[in-house]
Amino acid sequence: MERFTRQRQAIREVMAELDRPLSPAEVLEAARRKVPSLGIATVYRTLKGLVEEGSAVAVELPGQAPRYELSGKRHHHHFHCTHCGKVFELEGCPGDFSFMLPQGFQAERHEIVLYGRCTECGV
Amino acid sequence: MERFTRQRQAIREVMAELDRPLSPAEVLEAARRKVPSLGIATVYRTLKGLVEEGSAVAVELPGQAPRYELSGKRHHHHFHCTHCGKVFELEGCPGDFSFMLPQGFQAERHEIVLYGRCTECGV
DNA sequence: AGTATACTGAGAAATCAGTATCGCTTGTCA
DNA sequence: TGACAAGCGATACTGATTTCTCAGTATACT
Repeated sequence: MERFTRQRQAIREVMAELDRPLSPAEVLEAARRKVPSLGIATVYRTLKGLVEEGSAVAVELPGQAPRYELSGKRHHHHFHCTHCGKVFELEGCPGDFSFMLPQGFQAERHEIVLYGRCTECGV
Repeated sequence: MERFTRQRQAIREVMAELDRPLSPAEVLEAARRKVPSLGIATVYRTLKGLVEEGSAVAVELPGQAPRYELSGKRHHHHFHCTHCGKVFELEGCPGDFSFMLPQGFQAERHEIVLYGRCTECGV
């Protein structure tokens, strides 16, 4: 991640503009509108580099390959639209799950995923 | 899933006895104590059959291959021990996440995963 | 007990996300 | 501007998981 290339710029822009966790394939599709020749290998390379330098984080959802979002956001969770497949960020968090823990278990972190219809796919 | 075989019995027993979501590899290891010749293909075939007939359900956690647990339990969530890697069932649920939904989004279901140390791995 | 056939185990093959390779391109810096 | 190396795109490869294949085995039914 030393040089400033059209490809990397396009990928960063796409992630900032769409502002939701994107799969490598989604990044490829969106960034190709800016750099049509873009290859999937460059997307993977760049995402990996962004994560290594701390600019992006991987978002893992059950049964799904990792998606990526820009880092620096505060604690949040995700919504997975069961119709269009897009993942969105959610604000807020119930916060305390310790009442669910059996004796002797210690929780360090948690993940919440809501599933349903996003605005565009609403019935 | 028509015949009653030692292999299938062993797999069902293991799932009932351990009573937590098990990966195919975990099922294989545990069931081989009952039927040492058991092969991984039979584990996959049997798990698939159990899911199809409704006796088991797949449990998907972020970044993990599916695990399987017997069905018929009431609404619950899971705890993933970051030390030993085992997954446990948790009772209870905060229930209402609608306050997290943006305008126009509709939630149908949710998943919660807690990460930390289980009793055996506690510090 | 005899028989049809569902089931099994081992290994090959399929799947698929992600990575490595390599010749060509392009950003950076003197 | 020239040169060097980082970066690119295409594609072959990898590794992990799951499914398929097939010859031999075991179950269920008569």
